[in-house]
Amino acid sequence: MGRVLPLDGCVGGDSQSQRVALVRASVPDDAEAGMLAELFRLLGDVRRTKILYALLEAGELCVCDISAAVQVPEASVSQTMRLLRASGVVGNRREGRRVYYRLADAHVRMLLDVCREHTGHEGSR
Amino acid sequence: MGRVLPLDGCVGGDSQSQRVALVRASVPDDAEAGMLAELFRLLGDVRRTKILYALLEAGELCVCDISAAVQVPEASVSQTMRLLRASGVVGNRREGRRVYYRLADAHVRMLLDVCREHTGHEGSR
DNA sequence: ACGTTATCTGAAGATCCGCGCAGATGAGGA
DNA sequence: TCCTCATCTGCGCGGATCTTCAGATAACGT
Repeated sequence: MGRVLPLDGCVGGDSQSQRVALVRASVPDDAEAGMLAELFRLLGDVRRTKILYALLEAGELCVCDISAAVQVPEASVSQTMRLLRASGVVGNRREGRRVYYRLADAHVRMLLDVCREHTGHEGSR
Repeated sequence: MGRVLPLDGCVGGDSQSQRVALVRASVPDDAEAGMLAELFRLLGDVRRTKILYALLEAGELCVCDISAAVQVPEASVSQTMRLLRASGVVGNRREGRRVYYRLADAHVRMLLDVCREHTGHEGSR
C-alpha cells in the first residue's frame, strides 16, 4: 500500500499542521468509511439506481414489476435485489409466490431525494 | 444487453399493470440515472469517502494537507481529486503553488451528512 | 400429486477501474 | 535564470464486479 512518510512536506509546521491534525481526527476511520463507501457504491450503478427510484415512487414492488418498470430481465433484478437486501438498503415481504421489495428506511429515501435535486431534477412527489 | 420481452408475465393485467406503467414513467431515464449513478459511484470508494469527509470538516484543503489527513500518497490524492473535480463534486482554487479543494455545493454536503447518519454516527457538524 | 409461475442461486466470462510509479509541468524564491 | 516545491499526467498490473445462462427452489391452482 502507499507510503505516507511524514517527510517535511508542504504541511508547513504551525497552524496548518494543527488544523490538519484536527481534520485527521474527525475523518471517518476505515471501518466507518468502509460502511459509507459501501452504501454509496451500491447506489452507484445505473441499474440499481433506476430500481431504487422505482421503489421510491411505488413504495413497494415485486420482482416482475420491477423488471417491467426498469426493463431488465427478472433474473438480473433478482440478483440485484439480493445485493441490495444483503446490505440493508431494501427490505422485502413475501406474499404468496411474490416477493415485494421496498426501500429500507427514511435515510435511504432522503438520500435519493437529495441526490436527485443535485442533478437538477424537480421532484414529482 | 438483456431481453425484456413483454411476455404476459405476472404483471397481471389490471390495476397492477397500470401502476407499473406509472412507475415506469417516473423512473429516471438512462441519461438521468446515469448522472445519479455516476455521482454515487464517485462516493462509493473508501479513499474518496474519507477525502470528502475531510473536506466536509475542513472546508478547504490543499493536496498535501489531504494527503496528510487521510494518509494517502499525494500523487494518488491528486489523481482522485481530478476524478472528483471532473464530475463537479469538488471545486478548486489555486493559491500560489498550492491548489485548494472544497466540496462543490450544499447538496453534496447534505448528502454526506444524511449518509453519515444512516451508518449510525452522530454528526459532529 | 403435477405442472406452471415467480423467484432465487451458482458459476464463468468479460469488462472495467483504481492504484502506484516515474517523469512532466507550473509557480516561486534567490 | 536556476533550483526547489507542489501538483499533475501516462502507463501497466492486479483485482474486483457486473452480467447472463441454466438449473434449483418455493407456492399455487387444479
